[in-house]
Formats: sequence, C-alpha cells, structure tokens
Amino acid sequence: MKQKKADIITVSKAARVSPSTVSRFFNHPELLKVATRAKIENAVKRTGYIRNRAAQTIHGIRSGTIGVLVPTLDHAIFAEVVQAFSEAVTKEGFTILLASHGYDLKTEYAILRKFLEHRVDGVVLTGMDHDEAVFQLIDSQEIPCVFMWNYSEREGYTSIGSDNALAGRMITEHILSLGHADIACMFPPTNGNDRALERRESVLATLAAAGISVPENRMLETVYSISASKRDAVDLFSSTSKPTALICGNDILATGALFGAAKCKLDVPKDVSIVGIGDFKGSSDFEPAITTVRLPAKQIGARAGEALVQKIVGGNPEGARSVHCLPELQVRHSSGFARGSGSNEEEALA
Amino acid sequence: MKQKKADIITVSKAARVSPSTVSRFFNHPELLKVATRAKIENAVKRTGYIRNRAAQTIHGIRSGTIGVLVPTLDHAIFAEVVQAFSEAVTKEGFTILLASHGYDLKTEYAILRKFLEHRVDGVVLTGMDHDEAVFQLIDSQEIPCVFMWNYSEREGYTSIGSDNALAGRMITEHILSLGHADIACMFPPTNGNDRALERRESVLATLAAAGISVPENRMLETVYSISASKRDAVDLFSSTSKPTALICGNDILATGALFGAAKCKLDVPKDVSIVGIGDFKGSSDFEPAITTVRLPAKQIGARAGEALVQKIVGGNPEGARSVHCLPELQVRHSSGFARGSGSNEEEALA
DNA sequence: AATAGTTTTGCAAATGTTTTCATAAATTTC
DNA sequence: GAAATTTATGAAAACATTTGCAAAACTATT
Repeated sequence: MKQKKADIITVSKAARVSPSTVSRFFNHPELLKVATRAKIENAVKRTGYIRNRAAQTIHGIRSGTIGVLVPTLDHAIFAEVVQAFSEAVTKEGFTILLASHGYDLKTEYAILRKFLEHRVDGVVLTGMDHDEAVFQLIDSQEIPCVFMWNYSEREGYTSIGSDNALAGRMITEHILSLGHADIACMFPPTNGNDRALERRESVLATLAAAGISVPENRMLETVYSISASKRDAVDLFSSTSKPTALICGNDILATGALFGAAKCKLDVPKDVSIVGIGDFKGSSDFEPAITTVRLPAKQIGARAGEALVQKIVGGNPEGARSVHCLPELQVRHSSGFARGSGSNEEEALA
Repeated sequence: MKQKKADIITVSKAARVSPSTVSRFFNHPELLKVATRAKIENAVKRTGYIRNRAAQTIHGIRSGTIGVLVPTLDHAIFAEVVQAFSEAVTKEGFTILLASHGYDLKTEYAILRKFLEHRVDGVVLTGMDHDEAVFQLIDSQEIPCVFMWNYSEREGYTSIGSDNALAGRMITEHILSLGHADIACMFPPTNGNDRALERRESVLATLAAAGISVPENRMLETVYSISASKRDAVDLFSSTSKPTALICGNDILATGALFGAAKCKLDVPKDVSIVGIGDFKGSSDFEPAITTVRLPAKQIGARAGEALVQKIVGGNPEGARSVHCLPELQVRHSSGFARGSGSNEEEALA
C-alpha cells in the first residue's frame, strides 16, 4: 500500500477536525480542549505524521537551523569548538548545518550563500579573515552572525575568542624569561589562517623587542600534522648547532616536535625546550607535559553558541558584544632554563 | 530604507518578466532566451535575491540536506569520519545537518525525528546499536539511510565500516603470537557503544580460546580520555605483579597508557607491550610508534557519503550494498616479545 | 504573406503550513 | 433559563516557490 506521506490534512481528516486545529495542536496546544488534543494526538500516531519545517519556514517562522563554518574538522581543536557550540545551541532547539572550507576563502563564500538559501537563522564563522564578499553578504542580509575563535575589535561584528597575538606574546615571554636566546620557530602556513599569522607575527615581534632575531633556517613552515612536524624537528635537531628552544605555532606541531626530540634522544627540557600554543587535549598528559598557552576552545564554542542564540531569539541583533576569552600560560614540563644559562637552576615555579 | 528581503516576485518585477520565468531561470535555464536570462541575471544581482530552499522543498523537491548523527565530535576519530563524509556529499551539492547524541539512544531518536522534520534527503547513523524506534522510523519514513563505522550484515540496512570483532581478534592474536600470557585489558564503558562492546568481547573470546582468562583486577574500564587512561595505567603498573601486555580498546586509551608507562619509567615494549585499536592520527608517529589495528576512518566516511548520495539521487534505495572496510594490523614499536617468554608455556589445549 | 511548427513566456493551481477573523459551542451570570 | 461572556474551532488568505497548460511570439515553409 503506497500511502503518501502524511501531511497535516491527512491528520486533520483522521482526527475529524480542521487542519487549523491540527496546526494549533502543535503550536498553541493550550488553546485546544483536552478531548480534541487527545483525538489529534491519536491521529498523529496512527498516521505517522512528522511536521514539515520547510512549510513552516516559508511563513517567516524561524528555520531552527544555524550555519557553522569551520576550516576543517580534521583538526581536533575545531571539532571541539563545534561540539561545544552544538551543545549550546541544541539546548535551545536549534540544529546545526555544518560545512568546512579547507582554508579556501572563496569556498567559504559559496557555502555561506548555500546556508542562506537554507534560510539558517544565524551563522558562525571561524576567524576574522574572510573574503570581502562575505562581510557584504552578512551585512546586506542582516543575518545574525558571530565570529568565533579569534577575538577582534572590528567594528560592527561580534567576535568571541582569544587574542592570538597575545597568546604568541605570552609564550614568547615565558621562553625569554628562561634565558633562551637561541630560538627556533615552527609555524603552519598562514594563508587563509589569520590565527596562525597573528601568532607568528607576535612571537617574532616579541623576540625582536628582546633583541633576538630568528635566522631563516630556524624559521620552519610546517603543515599542521604530527608527522610533518616530527620530521622537521628531527631535521632541526640533527644539525650541528641546535637551538635551545623551539616555539611552535600550536600544540600539534609541538607534539610532533617532542616526538622528534625523543627520536633524536634529546632530553626535553634539559637539551631543548619545546612549547606550543593552544593546550590541546593530550597536552597536559604528554610526557613531558607540554608548556603552552591555553586557548579555551570549549568555552569559546559555548559562548559563541549562547551569543548567537541571543542574537536570534533575543531579537536585538546588536545585542551580543564581543567577548575575549583570555589565553592562559600553562607552564609544564617541556620548557626549562636554557642550556648553559647561568648555573644549573632548579625548576622555578612562577 | 527597510526594504524587505527580495523574493522571486521582487526579481520578476525588476526584470519585467513573470515569476514563473524567474523560477525557470534557476531550474531550467535552457528554456529561456539568452536576452531574458540576461535581464533576470541582472535583476537578481540588483535585488540581492537568494533562493529559498524551504519554499522549493515543499514541492517535493529535495532539500539538499543530509542528517549526520554521531556520538560526539570530541573524539577526533568521529570528527575525521564526518569530515570525510562531508567532503563526499558536498561535492554532490548536499549540505549536512550535524548533531551528536552523547551515547544516549533516546536522544538519538529525538534528533532523528528533528532531522526528518527538516526533511533531510537522507541520514547517516553511527554504529548499529540503536533504539528499536529508530529502525522503525527509518523503515516507515522510507528515508535513505546508511549506518557507518561498523560493518554488519543486518538484513535490509546498508552499513559501511569495519568489523570491530575482527579488529579485536587481530590485535589479540598479535599479542598472543608474541608469547604473552599475562595480559591486562583497558576498554571504555560499552553502553550505547557497540563498537567498544564488540571489540572487548572478541578480545576476551580470543584470549579464552587460547586458554587465557583476564582476572577482574586486570580488566580496566576507563573512560575515553588520555588523562583517565594514563591514571589507570599508572595504577596498573604500580602494582607488584605487572602484566606483560596491555590491550586497549582504542588508540586514545593506548596513548594514555603509554604516557602512564613512561611515567612509571617502564620501557615499552621491553617491560610491557601496549597496543590499541583504531590507528588514530598520532599513533604512527608516537615514540614508540603504537602497534594497533587500522580502521580506515577517512575511507569509511567517504564511502558512506558516496553510498548515501547514490541512494538519494540514484533513486534505488536498495541499491547501495553494505561494504566492509577491512581492518589492518599495524605492527609498530609498542609491542614486543613477552618478558621471559619461552619458558612460559601454560597448558594449551584447543 | 499566410500557415504550420517551434520556442518562449505567463497564468493559475498546487505545495504544507500558519494565522486572522469569524462563527459555533460551552460556560458564567443574573 | 436566557443573555452575556468566554472558549474552542473552522474558513480562507497568506507564505515563496514550481509546474502543467495555454497563449503569445517567433521561425520556417510554402
């Protein structure tokens, strides 16, 4: 029996009431008599009816969806942010439409358009580095929008995240405070990735301010992967003159670098200090535990979710202010005093 | 100027054609004269019109969305599967609706219903362990559906994934082949997680078949986290009689266990062999590289995506057959011969 | 230049809901 | 127990599209 999918009319017939009454059953049940409610409830069961949000949406009712746009889910950190975001908005009844652009800003624009075709109630984008068309589209469509991951003071937009430049400065100052002067850096490619760019620039600037410059061959550009960073670290550590410290643009690179050091039989932190940025999931349990700057991914995701929901249901699209989730230096065991810097100090807890 | 959002009528007026013509411009452009196309194209630009998929959807046209349901994105492995899936279906013009149920089967059912309200064109679920109502709903709604991650021969459903029991057997046989008899196990809680359950059962069964039973205190139930598994491993390794091998239900647990071993100054694999299941991202680069059974997450995600698209656009909902993505033993450096093996031959009756 | 044949376009109905307004039913009040 | 209220329900318009059908505008043919 090829019965068509039940619609509200099917239900209304089965319950011997009008379609409007069935609609009210779902949207304003308190307006119905208990008896009528029961009849309809029963009819819904029998017919297997499932409401059609598409049909509701064309009445200007919210679609109940939020578009989430990240570079990739392959980096655990974004997955974590998305998970936290998702939990925050699910609680309020929203479902997320998810897509990744692979660091391609044109793709990002195309996806945003697609989200708008689906009439999402709001969107979250990652970072502040976007095609100009993206900003224009957001403005012209007046769609509630939050930028997450970076904190930025760009006028007229809400961003929820951390200040990556600050994070870069913090980790660098930590390394400097340990007396290091012979420092190498390892950062991911920065195009389409303003987070990485800001970190690198501020690390370099902080070093420069301390009178330290990083020579070309100590400045590694390494794709985001443990195997690549392990390989590059092995190369670095195999050279005759090793640096006393390696600052990595994120904890994945630091992890790989630590494996590289282990492979080269280097003792961390005695022979070399290795630090990251991000404080990813395994970082604190690593042996040795990784010194890093914590960027509170879960908090960022959750806050971004709340802020966006606020914009959507709170009605005041200007409402949510940007919030800066402060980075926190986590001094652990992968960093120590520079080789031959003064005497053999004990580990100093700050 | 508070101009309302442009709809197809706004465009039709701007282009001085009828709404139907505008509709055709998008859906069957080849039916229009070049001149008309140009007029409309121009009008679309001027008005900033964005198509409304919700309105299309109520005509029975596909919504262009696929519902993806995973336990959580916090486990990198699921994020990876989702990423691969997403890439596969995005290529075909679909957008994904993503939600996680946190291993709660009732929540999963609720989310599935929500997906159906959004009139997704298809759904992917993780694993084969679901509320009976979930299967009923899928059957009654005749929605294209693929189960990913596990391979199963359950009649009438398409599953794309690996055989977890086989994976468990493979890693156990490897450990046995190295002469281990004093074996501990560490598995995550198994409720709502058939993958973990199948692995554990088959590991235990394989050991039993070899005449080895795992005493209560060597059978660890550890939540999926590096810190928990590190802690539990430290406890295990601190006891007076250490096992010669530890089989972990997944690579995250194995990673934590390796850190635990490092903390206890144990040499892996000389003092103890530690193996996992999954072959997660960092596993091959870990020091020592982790012996594990590879479950091809990327492949599973991609295949699942292709299969589902096939079901949706290919029209034949029965079309896509289940596919088994074979697990592969990866022998690396975290496993070795048992301490003092050779003299340790217990009664081996088969 | 009239006719037949095509191609292009518009009209109007249809899609599955919600909502306003009006009416019918139930309840309260005197 | 009838009138006045209040509450519950239905009819019909509205939402943003698509599409079958018919009319209009071209082309080709003679």
